[in-house]
Amino acid sequence: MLNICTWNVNGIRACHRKGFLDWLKKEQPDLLCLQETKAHPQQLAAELRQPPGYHTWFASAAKKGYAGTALYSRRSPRKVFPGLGIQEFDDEGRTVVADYGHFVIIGGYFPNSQPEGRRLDYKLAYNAAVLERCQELRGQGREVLICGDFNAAHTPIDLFHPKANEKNPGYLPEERAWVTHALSTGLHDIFRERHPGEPGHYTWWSYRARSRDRNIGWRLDYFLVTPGILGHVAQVSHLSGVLGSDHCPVKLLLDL
DNA sequence: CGTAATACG
Repeated sequence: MLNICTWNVNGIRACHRKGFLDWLKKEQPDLLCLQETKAHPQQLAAELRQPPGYHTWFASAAKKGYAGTALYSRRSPRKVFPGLGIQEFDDEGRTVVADYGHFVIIGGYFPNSQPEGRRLDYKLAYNAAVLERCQELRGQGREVLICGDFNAAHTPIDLFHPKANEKNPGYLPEERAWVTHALSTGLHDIFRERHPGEPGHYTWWSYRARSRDRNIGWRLDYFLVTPGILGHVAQVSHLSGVLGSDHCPVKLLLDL
């Protein structure tokens, strides 16, 4: 069984202080895709930069304290690509791609579209680039997992206040439509497929107004998988993570 | 409200 987790840690150093390594030791994911590490590897304590039993790779933003993704892996991938090979996205450390032979995993920190849709074009270009890489790989006969913080809730049941957020970043029609488009290429939103029609399953809660206590949240973190992976999905779940973080980890168990 | 450097989510 393969345990694959994705988690927006909102600052890996802050997450470290809240018990990241205890979580890692308890959960023992085989593969862990992290988003919003907000640090360069040189800024991390050795125990965090490379915990016992793990290989680690970092894709960092040029801007200090901003964005950043990482892959923590107990297994040795065939190859790791710290980026998409597209400068405007790799400069923000948004992607880690790793080839594990029977599948390729793409861990992405999809851009926030910003108020007034200021960065919507950038976001849609990133989304398209991820999907294009996925299609390339599928064209080569590969199975693909796309995971990470999509910064988008797909449908009304994926956030507590759909009506009030129709003009807000993360729930714009264009952002929602892209998820629909991704699914139309044959990718499967495996968490939703296992909880059809069920509201209240969120992965992010605002720090404001004790939103998490009241479960006023959004489902922003996903696993999309190609059809050949579907039959191997044993379980998909939202974990609790560490106390005091705004995103929870999403866990996928694959019988591979 | 929180992270990590004064912007971003």
